[in-house]
Amino acid sequence: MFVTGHNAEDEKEPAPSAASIRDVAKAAGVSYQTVSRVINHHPNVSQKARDKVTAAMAELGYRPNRAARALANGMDRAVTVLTSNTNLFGYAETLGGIEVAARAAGVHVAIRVLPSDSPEDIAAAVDQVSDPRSGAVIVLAFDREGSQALEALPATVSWAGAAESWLGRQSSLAESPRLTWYDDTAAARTATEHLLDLGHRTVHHVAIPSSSPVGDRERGWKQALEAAGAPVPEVVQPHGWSIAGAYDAARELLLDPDVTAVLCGNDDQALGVIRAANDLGLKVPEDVSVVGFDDVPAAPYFTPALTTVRFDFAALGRRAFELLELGSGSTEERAPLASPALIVRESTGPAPQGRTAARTTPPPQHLRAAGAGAEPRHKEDR
Amino acid sequence: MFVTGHNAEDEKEPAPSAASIRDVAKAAGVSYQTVSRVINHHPNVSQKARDKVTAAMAELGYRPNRAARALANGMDRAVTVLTSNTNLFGYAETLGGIEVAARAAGVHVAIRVLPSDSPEDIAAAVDQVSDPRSGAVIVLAFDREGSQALEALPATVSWAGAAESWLGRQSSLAESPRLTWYDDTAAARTATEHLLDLGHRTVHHVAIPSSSPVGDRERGWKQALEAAGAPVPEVVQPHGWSIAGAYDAARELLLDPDVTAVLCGNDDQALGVIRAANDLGLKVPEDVSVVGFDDVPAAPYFTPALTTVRFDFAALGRRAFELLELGSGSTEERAPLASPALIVRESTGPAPQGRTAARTTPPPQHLRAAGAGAEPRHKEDR
DNA sequence: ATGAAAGCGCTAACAG
DNA sequence: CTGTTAGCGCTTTCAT
Repeated sequence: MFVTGHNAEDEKEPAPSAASIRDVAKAAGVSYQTVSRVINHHPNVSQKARDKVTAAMAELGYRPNRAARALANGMDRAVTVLTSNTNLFGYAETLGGIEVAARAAGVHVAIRVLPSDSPEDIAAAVDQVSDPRSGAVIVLAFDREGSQALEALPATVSWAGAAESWLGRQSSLAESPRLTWYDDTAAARTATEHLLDLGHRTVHHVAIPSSSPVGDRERGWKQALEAAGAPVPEVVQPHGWSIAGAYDAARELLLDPDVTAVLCGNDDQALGVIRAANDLGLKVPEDVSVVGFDDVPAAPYFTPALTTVRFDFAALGRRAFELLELGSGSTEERAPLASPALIVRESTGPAPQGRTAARTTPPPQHLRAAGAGAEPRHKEDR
Repeated sequence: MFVTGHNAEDEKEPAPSAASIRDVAKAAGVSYQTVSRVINHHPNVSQKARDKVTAAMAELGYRPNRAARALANGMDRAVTVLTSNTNLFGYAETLGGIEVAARAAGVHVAIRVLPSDSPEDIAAAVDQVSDPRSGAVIVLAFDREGSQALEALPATVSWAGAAESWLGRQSSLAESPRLTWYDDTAAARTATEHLLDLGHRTVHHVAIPSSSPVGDRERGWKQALEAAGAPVPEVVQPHGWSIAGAYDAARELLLDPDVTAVLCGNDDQALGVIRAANDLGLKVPEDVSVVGFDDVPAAPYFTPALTTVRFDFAALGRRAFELLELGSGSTEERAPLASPALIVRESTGPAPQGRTAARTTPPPQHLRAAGAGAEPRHKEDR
């Protein structure tokens, strides 16, 4: 189990300097082009030659030089993921899915983050990945950064994207089957209907950032409300993804006794809303029902356990990779993505007869002063 | 805001096929070596030539070919991050820190995940990144997968690592200043002392996976207990990182009325323990105090808000990158890493006089059947 | 200060 | 089936 000391024997030689295709050829007693053929699985190589080459490669510890290969091919077998974020659940999970698929296909994966949606930052990132010779790119277009990068990508690079559904439906993009997405609108509709079915007069909505002025989840929520003839309250739009934003907004929102059901843009926000309810002396779900999106691993362990919509982001990532068609040529059958599923747990319940009035006590100490523990480390706003 | 349609004009030309150094040279009226010199910031170029070249590059949209460069240099300016995980907070955050530092230094970042700690998987991953020509590697050695990969890395590759502290203190590795870590042992000691100071007779420990048989956090916990003359209970070691594991283990553990304080290996586990306490009719912190590690963004919004130890993983990632010394040559001053800090919130309190007895009601429906919502999507065990 | 020439390791036409 | 001959785009001597 303990580290032994980094193969000190390796350091004796004057520098073995990596065996090349010619070294292998010499050792195998063939020309180096034959070695190349073996490496590239060309059909026209005798079994005997192939065996000799394989043996020589193993003996010399031959390792193809990616750079030389990319240079000669005019193309590297690599994909770089363009994303504004590496931490948020959906992003990290999608990245993980891409990596799994790429690894299986023998494709290298790189990552480039979009630090902001400023034109300069977008341009710099797009410029960096715009060289078709250095591989394909997958952009995570769940937000403004991503969709703007997508927009700015030159037509010369091979790309694919995981996006919000509105983007996928854009005519200009819909023509090329390079975008995957989940139907956020339908998912939000389902979640809203669940709340309405529970007898809530209407549902309020706390939104996450979106790549468009009106997010898909917001759209679905509104559709469900209108279909049911329920009033459509104003959307609560905290700045950014931070839980603090949702918490603060909810402390305002929940003062209104008419608010008995809140659909949140994601599970993090839902947590903030639940906590805000607690701090105002409101019980979830007795006084107010809360729904999230994503189904993060922690959701079943919240108090109360969160009712939420599950998305399989890893599958989304895998699909995005498939769209690149970097596979071994064969157009494999693509299993359809499973639809998002509403997972009903404890945070939603029947509409209260008369909702408890909110206690307007101040937030707990640890959430009060900025920097006193309210996630000062994290970039919260954009 | 809406996508306009992928620069259709770009597609008119028969294929501009990327300007090369020679095209630039021709346009600028110089030899192509001069262009190379400009690109590489060589001193011996007249200002006039430099200007012409710069202009030509801009006009032609010149973009250096990374592969050609890597081939000629025998080395790519890239770093690949070797990690078992992309989702867990500490990992994702460290990755983010590395990306930031690498981007600032103009270094590409790739990622390779270690799907398991099986010898084959470790070997395959190490083999993939072992070519010094394709850049440096940073391994996230917070667990067995990572530390084993570190161990298997050939001495020929340029590497650095973010690790647990025991690894950093290994003599064989300590000689080379390529490892960063936080003092997990001291942090755990502090957290345990906090609990002891609150009057708890002893502290129980639920552990996360570690890269060594005895994790650093476990070690620190034990040290604090022994220093205080408190009994050292058996460590609870659920399999893997899953919250479910911690939850299940805690439902067992908390049956014992002597358990009044639990130090958890990370915040996720702490959430599971809190939920288990709830489900057993125990109040946190009145009946049992709970401490986590990491300070995830959600921690302040748990109910109760979590007392935990904050680590700046992004800084750890940045530091790991610095250790590669890929910077512009100058050995910049390295700011010391801030020490982990205990953040006291609501989940810890004075030891109870007599602890409530646990109600042995069954777990809530949504946590009962596997696949019924208890994070069936995620690889929980290893 | 600048140009000419060689070669990094590999693939891809070509010949045989 | 296998070997020969050219480059891919760039950096690095070496001249000038």
